[in-house]
Amino acid sequence: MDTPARITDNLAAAPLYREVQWKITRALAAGEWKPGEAIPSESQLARQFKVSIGTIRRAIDELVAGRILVRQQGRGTFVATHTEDRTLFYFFHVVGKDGSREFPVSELLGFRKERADADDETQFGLVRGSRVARVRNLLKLAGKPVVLDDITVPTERFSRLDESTFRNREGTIYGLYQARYGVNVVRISERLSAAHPPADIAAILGLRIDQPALQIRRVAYTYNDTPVEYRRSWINTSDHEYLSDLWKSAAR
Amino acid sequence: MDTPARITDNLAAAPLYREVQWKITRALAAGEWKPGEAIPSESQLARQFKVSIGTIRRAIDELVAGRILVRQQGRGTFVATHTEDRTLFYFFHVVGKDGSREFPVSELLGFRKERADADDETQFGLVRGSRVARVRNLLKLAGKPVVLDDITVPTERFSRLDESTFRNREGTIYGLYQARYGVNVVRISERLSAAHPPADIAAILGLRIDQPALQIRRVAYTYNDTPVEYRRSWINTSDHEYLSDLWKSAAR
DNA sequence: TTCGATTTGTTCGTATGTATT
DNA sequence: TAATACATACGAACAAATCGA
Repeated sequence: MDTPARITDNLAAAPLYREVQWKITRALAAGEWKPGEAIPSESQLARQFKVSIGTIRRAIDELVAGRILVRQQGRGTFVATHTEDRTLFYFFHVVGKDGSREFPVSELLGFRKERADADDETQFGLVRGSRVARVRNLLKLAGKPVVLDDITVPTERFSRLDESTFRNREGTIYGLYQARYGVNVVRISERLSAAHPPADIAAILGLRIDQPALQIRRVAYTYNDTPVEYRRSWINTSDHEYLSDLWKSAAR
Repeated sequence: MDTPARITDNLAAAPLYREVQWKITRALAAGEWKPGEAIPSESQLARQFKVSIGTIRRAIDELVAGRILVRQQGRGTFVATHTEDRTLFYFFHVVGKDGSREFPVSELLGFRKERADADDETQFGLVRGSRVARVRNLLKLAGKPVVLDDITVPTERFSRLDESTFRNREGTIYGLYQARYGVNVVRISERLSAAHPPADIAAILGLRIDQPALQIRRVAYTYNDTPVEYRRSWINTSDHEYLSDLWKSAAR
């Protein structure tokens, strides 16, 4: 086992539709088709890749399920964007205790560039000393502060990222990444715990020092499971909750 | 618009594969095919429903994606069970802060039957005064108490549910529901918040009274989104976290 | 408004490959 | 080995939505 022949076997063993899927994903990662744009039609892709249209559809199916692409009958297939309302709540899980879903209002509280420290290394696996940008962002719901995000992004992917870009953006942060830097967040992984936040954060969220908050460590990924953003959030759960719904879709 | 004809249209407009999917789900809910058993082969179903085998596969696809059915090449398609290790972590989201996944050890702390109270009504929509069973269950990881579950189930679905059945079960609670009462949990919805647990619970979890815990309200559903269990959990997040991963599957 | 071209959605059928028993 | 079952791939035909002439 573990002979070169075997490795070749494994690669060759992948079904055709997965090869096609891989090619499409690679084109997306390369920015060949940009968010909001239509990718070539199924029949065009079929000709281009020299496979049947059914194989193309099979390849696209999973990308649609993963919310990377969006199909529209009669129009085409489009690269998903973060500007649509319905995709927003795929990454934003805070709801009112009465079940209400509300659009958060964002407020930039801080921005600076520095070097990755030991904490970044242990928590997120960043290389110590590499350049990062730190963003502190507050989300308000119904006028009240509910979520405080401390965001860390490696600057190599986000060239010339600065405070005014962040402050003057329209739409969500992931929408900014997407429109301005071509970085498309397609998946997140979050780890939640209960803790007492630092005093400054408690003050921002309007929490007494004896009140706990929900702490979240998030890693956001783009295509091919490449991490692009690290985030530590504190949520005031006096009037709100974190919704983990597995899962809304499909008929069951 | 909005004529009766239009309504009929909408019902008739459902594609064939969705009708088939609905029939399969109905058969599952009726207990026609039981967890662990194989459902009829695709060719048999195709003959039975008088549709092509491709339509059958399309119908089953979504049920497999929803973890209601499991396909095995060369063997058949089976009704998912809660006895398999890999399905366990689909409903159990507590992991070590070092990322370790561990099998919890269960300990029954309390069992009683009573009437649904006002809290059940507001939190879960149960009819006040209906019969319910209350179960208090502790989960230990690495020998230490980490999760305390207060479980409420309406007894109508679980006839002759008693303490010894619960205590002497093998495997998970959902495995018990499935094997003994024919109730197959296929989906859960959870709402998380940070709070100070009641003193008795803090004591069980080994928390000082000034230490917060993660509170979870869970509703578990069987086929057709029918709720079957209500649960309030407290998690000691000193050494563990709640993992929300959207999501592992698919190539991306 | 109508019509036709384009694109995705549904359904069918066939052939072949691969895993299991 | 043979039979069975799911997996992959191809193609055809028609339906439904969209868009512009």
